[in-house]
Amino acid sequence: MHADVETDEVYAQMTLQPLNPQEQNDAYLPAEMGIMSKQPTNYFCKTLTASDTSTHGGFSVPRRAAERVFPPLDFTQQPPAQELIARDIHDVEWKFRHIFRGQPKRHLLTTGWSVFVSAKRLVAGDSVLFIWNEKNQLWLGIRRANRTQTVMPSSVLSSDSMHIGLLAAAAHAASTNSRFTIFYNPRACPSEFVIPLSKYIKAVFHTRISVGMRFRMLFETEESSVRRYMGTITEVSDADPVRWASSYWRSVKVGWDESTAGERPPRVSLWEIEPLTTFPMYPSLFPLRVKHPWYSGVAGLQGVSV
Amino acid sequence: MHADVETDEVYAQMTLQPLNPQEQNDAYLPAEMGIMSKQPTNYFCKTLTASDTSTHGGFSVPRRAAERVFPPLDFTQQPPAQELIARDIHDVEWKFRHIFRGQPKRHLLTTGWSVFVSAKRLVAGDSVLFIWNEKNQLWLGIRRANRTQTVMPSSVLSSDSMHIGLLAAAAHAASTNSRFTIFYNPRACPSEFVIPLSKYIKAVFHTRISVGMRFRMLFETEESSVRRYMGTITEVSDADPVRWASSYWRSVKVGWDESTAGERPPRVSLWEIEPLTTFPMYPSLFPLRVKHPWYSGVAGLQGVSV
DNA sequence: CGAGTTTGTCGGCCTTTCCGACAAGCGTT
DNA sequence: AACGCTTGTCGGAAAGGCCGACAAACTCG
Repeated sequence: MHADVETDEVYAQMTLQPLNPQEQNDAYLPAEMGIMSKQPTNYFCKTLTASDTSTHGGFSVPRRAAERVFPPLDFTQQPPAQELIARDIHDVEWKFRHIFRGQPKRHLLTTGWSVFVSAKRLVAGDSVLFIWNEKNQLWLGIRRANRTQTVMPSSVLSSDSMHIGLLAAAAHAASTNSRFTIFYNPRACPSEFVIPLSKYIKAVFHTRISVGMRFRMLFETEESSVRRYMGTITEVSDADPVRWASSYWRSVKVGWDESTAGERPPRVSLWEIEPLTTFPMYPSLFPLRVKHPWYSGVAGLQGVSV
Repeated sequence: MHADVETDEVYAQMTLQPLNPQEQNDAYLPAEMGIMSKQPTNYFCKTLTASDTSTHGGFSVPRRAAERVFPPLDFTQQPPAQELIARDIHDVEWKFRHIFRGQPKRHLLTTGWSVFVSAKRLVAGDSVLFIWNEKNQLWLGIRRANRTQTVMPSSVLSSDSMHIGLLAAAAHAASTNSRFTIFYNPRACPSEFVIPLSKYIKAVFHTRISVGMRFRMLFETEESSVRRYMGTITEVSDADPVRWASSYWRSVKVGWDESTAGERPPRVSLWEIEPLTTFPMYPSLFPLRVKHPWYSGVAGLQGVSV
């Protein structure tokens, strides 16, 4: 993957290939499709343990991986340590203290690690990928584990896992066994392609949109918190009248209130916005009972790919 | 002050007015030149206490200031809290948890505050300024207290305090009784306009500059450390031959050595550079005795405005 | 299957940070 | 002077985070 991806080329090259359980347990990704005796020197991947993601400690770096991939430590220091700088897919810089200590000796990332874990909201089972790009910069990607289907409440999903899916793919290493097959171009549309069915239904049938309507929308900030931005709908049209003639999908163009709007997309998805209507959203015209037949009818599905 | 200051307009509008001791003790700056019954709603300033700067706790926000300036809290929450985002003069974003709690209730900035304090190296006695600009963004400035004259070694003065001096001035609020009267436009020239007289004299009379000469210059980095960059003088001319015909001020254009030069100005001040000359700077042609008549003659002045 | 290596988890300990208690300081009556 | 309101500082408690100890898990012969 070339760092200045601006076109759709990567989109066309993407291939997502499920791994079998044994492959999935292998922490090291094959450098080429199978044929490779030595481990590659330019990246490693590790699935995070409970200790790695706990606030109690740092990140335990697999020894061979650290020695292959990280810059060599100065062993005249006691203990040997250095600062690692890595950048994520958003070109945000992360700094880690890399130290070699303990009895027996082991490589650890300490200071800076917990900030990264909490910012990315990583949990045990997720993976991190350290990889050198052709510009000799250390990149840092994440891949979230298949979340157990316990609860995925109406929280904001992260698009990061998809971003890194792309990165790993370009490194000939992308793989996922998640239940949703995705097809994703983060530059073209940062919105999630996979949403809970209930959210979709609520948006399509309970949100009456029109030009001029005011709304709010949640955004993840870099710091993992969530912010609301307000805006006005400026245009509503069919996304693709030819191929999706009967689709409920509408192309919704909006204007953002604040001057920092450049960071936010000119189009949004219907299910992402929260209308700020002063009238009570047609309570009688659209009684709640319309909701339940739908839910029971498609109860087997828990998500819908749009 | 308009945030998109690119011209010299602000330079012309600036008026710095010393405050008497009583006014200085007043934490709130007058909004207009004296005539103003209500406090302005768009900014406040506070001198930091020992508790504010200790690692033990957060920042205690003066109640009236918080209620005037900060976005209103949602008092249905218990306790009421929100995230505040402010940007400093470098457009760096700082996030704070703003909470209203305790018995008696008070406004506090907790999470994020200590990071800010340590990043800016604030100590008790320094001031912070929260101010809304016309783009509806919250800005955050600092003004360092006059350090007790213990030691101000040959270190680089902080430009932050001057930046914020300008900001406050443009908000009709700048005031200082510091020993240097300043006259400052940070965009046109990020160099300090106020320098110790001795530094000025040394630069003008003891530094012989010429095109092609190599030099070093100190810069503050974001991380509070100081770095030396090297460069070459590419052009020397009178700053303004018409209005300052007899001035010793020279416009010195330079080229920087490293590829990160874009971050550094194309012009420098004579007194900021450190020539790398191999010959001993005309020691006999400009004997030191010329220095003392100057000093005694202007002994009442402790600084010089250029 | 046994010895050596690697690494996940833990207790100990110190620092950071959040919290309300308390009282000093200040303005108003 | 007394009162009420504001806010600076403190002790306590919880959380964060660095450390080596220990042992489970893994590797290799």
